[in-house]
Amino acid sequence: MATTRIIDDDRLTAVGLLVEVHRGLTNKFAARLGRHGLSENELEILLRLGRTPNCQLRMSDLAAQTSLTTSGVTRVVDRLERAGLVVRASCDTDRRGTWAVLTDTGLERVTAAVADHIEDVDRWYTGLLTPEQLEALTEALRIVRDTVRPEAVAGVAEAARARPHVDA
Amino acid sequence: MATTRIIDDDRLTAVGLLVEVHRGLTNKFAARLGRHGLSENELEILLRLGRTPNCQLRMSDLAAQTSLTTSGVTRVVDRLERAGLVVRASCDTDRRGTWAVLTDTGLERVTAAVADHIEDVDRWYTGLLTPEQLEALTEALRIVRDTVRPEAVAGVAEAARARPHVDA
DNA sequence: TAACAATGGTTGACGGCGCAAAATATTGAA
DNA sequence: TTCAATATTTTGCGCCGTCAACCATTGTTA
Repeated sequence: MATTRIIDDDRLTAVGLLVEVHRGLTNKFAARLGRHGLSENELEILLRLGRTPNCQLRMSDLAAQTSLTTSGVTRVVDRLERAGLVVRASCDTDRRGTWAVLTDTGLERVTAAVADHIEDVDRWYTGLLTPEQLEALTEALRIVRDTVRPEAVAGVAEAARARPHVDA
Repeated sequence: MATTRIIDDDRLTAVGLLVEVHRGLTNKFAARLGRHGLSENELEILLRLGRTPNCQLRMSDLAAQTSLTTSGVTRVVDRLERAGLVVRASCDTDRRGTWAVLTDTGLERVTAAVADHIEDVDRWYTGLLTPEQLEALTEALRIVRDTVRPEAVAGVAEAARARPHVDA
C-alpha cells in the first residue's frame, strides 16, 4: 500500500496548478508586450488609468489596486513618464498627493498594445475553454480574489471628480 | 449609450482576475514561508525534489519544471545548498550534468514548511470553494496548463533509475 | 580522428521590485 | 501658534532572477 505523504497533498498541487498557469501565461504574453515596449506591470498601470473616468489615479491608489508597493509604483510611473505615456500632476486638495495622468499617446499606446494582447489572451486562455468552463473559472477566481484582496477597488470615485493640474 | 472600449474587454478582465488572485495568494503565503526561511521558488524546488523517487533531479529538469531559467535554478540551488537543504552530485553518465539532491534536513524542512503552508492554502484558496467549484477550477486550470506549459513533466523517469554520486 | 555543432551548467552585468528611512505635507491637540 | 502624530511619495540599499557570454562535455559528420 502507498503511504500518503504530506507533500503530495491535493491542495498543494491545486495552488501549484494556479502558479504554473500564471507563469506560463506571463511568458507567452511577454514577447508581444515587449514588442509594444511594455511590461506586464506597465500595461496594468496604463489599463487602470485608462479605465478611470479622468484617466488619472493617485499613486497610492495605483499601489492598492496593483499590489505593487508604493515604491514600486513610483518606479513604474517613472519609466512610463520618461516614455511620455503618463504625466504626474499635483493634487490641489492635498499637496502631498500626486496624480498619475494618462497622456494621449499613452492612451493610444495602451489601446494598440491591448488590441494585440487580447489575441494572445484568447489563444492561450479564454479561447481554450467552453463558455461554461470559463464562467465557472471566473466565478471561482472572483470568490478567492474578494477575500484575498478586498482593497482592490480604491480611488476611482475621487478621481472622477478631481481636476488634474499638470505642472510644468 | 455607452461605447464599448477595447480596454474593457471581458477577456482582459478574466486574465486580470487570475493575476490578482496569484499575487494575492503569493502575498498571503510569503509571511509564513518566510518564517520557515523559504521563498516560493525555494519551496517549489524542494517540493519537486521531494516528490521524485530518489529525491534528485537534474538542474535542467528543475528549470523545465519550474519555468525558471537554468541560471535561475543555479542561484536557487546555490542558496539551498548553502543552507544545507540540497547537495549537488555529479552525474556519472554525463559529466556535464549535475544532480540536485535533497538532503535529509532538506526533507525535514520542506515537510515542516508544507505542514504549515497547507493551512494557509486551505484558508485562502481551496477552503473558500465548494468541492464542485474547486473541481471545476482545477479542471479548467489543467486545460490551460497543458497547452501553455506542455514540457512541465521532465526528467522524473531517469531520476528514478539513476544513482546519485555526491562529491566531497 | 579531427572538426564542429549541440547540450548542460555557471558567471558577470543589469534591471525590477520590496523594505525601511527620509523628505514633504497635513491634521489635531495643547 | 506650535508641536507631535499621521499620511503621501520618493530614495538608498539589497535581493532575486534574467540575459548573454563562457567553459566543459557530448555527439556527429567527414
